[in-house]
Amino acid sequence: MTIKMTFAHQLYARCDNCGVRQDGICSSFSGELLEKFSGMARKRLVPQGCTIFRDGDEVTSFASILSGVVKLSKTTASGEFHIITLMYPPDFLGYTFEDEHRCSAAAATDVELCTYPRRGFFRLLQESAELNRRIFELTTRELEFTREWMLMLRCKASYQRVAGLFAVLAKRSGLSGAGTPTPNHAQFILPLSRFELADYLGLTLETVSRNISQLKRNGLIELLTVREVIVPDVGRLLAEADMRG
Amino acid sequence: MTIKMTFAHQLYARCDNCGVRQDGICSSFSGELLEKFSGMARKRLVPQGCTIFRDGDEVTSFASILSGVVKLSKTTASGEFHIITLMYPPDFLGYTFEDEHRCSAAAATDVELCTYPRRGFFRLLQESAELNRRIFELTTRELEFTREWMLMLRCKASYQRVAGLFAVLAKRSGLSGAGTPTPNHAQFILPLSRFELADYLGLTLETVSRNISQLKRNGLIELLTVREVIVPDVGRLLAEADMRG
DNA sequence: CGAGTTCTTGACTCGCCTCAATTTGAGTGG
DNA sequence: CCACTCAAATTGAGGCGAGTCAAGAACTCG
Repeated sequence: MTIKMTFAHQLYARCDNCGVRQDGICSSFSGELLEKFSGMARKRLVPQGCTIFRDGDEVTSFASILSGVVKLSKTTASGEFHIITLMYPPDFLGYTFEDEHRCSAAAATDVELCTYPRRGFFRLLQESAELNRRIFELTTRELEFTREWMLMLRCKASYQRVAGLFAVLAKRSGLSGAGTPTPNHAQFILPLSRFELADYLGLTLETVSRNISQLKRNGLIELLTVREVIVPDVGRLLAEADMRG
Repeated sequence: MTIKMTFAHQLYARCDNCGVRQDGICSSFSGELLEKFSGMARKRLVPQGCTIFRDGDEVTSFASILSGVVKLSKTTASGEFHIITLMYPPDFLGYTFEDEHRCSAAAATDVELCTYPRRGFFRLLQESAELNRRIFELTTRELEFTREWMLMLRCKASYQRVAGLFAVLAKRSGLSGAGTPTPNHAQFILPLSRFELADYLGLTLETVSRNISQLKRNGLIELLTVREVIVPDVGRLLAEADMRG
């Protein structure tokens, strides 16, 4: 795997028509606080495949994801690279109490970030209890999600894992809104290759491929291309994976 | 599995000679804050096997673990009970933004808790940025740990998983101090049955048992009884599991 | 000491991994 | 536009490790 260097456009952030303004960490801000916040925030575009930060890098900034998908990964003791989790808007990127990042982040699709310099962010953190609460809440949610995923890896067979992952991806990539065939219809681009899917699921590339074919045969998914997926009924897919919504 | 009801002694907490005073959430407290804190804290003894709280219970209090081991568990969509994690002193128990607990907690050994009523704790949380920080830090650490565990479940074969778990348990249960055969020597009581070990590792009871026997044959562990373990060299055990310290 | 539970060990089966051969698709140059 | 190349994905054949089923041993408790 070739590692492309980060290429970033930097723009001033405009909070008023920001996509994550509803439920990002800044959702509760207003007045002076929002002013300060947007003053230090910078928009950054990261093309697909580019690294955002690496395990061990000094922490210089944090970021909210505005659009796109970010993959977090880590190198194990035995030297293998593994995906830890996928992050979607309005997730918060890179928070740590350490001076160095504890995992790597890369753009799985083209990504828009809203970045905040470390010092300024910490200063605001001291001023705003609400910001504290929000970021803590996101962390708690991430912990919940990781635990669920861990349970799934422990129990489920390969077919159910693949079905479960596709269902989760469908939901997070956004169910198609109104005016679609059925309310449970979804269509999305896979942010990961077969190899990465396999890694994330604790399976091999071949097993993943076989199970995708099986899902196709069972009419639970359709592939437009190898990366473009249609899920006619996300609920049915979840049921196939023995998962709750 | 029979569920025993909670049986609790309640005592006033004495912070001055508390075992987790060094690194618990209260570690930075002093003066008035410590006063307030210890005023609302109550010590509670929970015998082995007793439930501390259950998934779905209303959150009425939080707690620090003073001694013993607590197991957190969760019921999946398919109705199976699974262990999420083990918690040791000075871990913090039950924190959530919801009104209901999101998992169950039970005493894996006899447990001493330092409990705080929900309201009072939240009030203090608003007064003390440091308390906020500490509890957040513990949550972050828990997330890190869960991610590591997830990676391990994805990659390792059964033998390595068992070795890894024993190494972790040895470390957390405390390496024997000075005056022991070797600095890496550890001895501890397994807080889980074979069935629970298997669940936690995503294996079957039989596979766990076989691998424990194998570890014995390889001289990496000794069993005094089925639950009492001696690890002559924790480092060697970690190496066997391909894990870093 | 016996009854029940927990743990260990063995024999067999099955699902996932491994290795290998195609097939598909994207990018490039003639 | 098509032929070519290379990477990614699919499909197949076979082996092995962990699960399943079952019997026996060890520990717990009355």
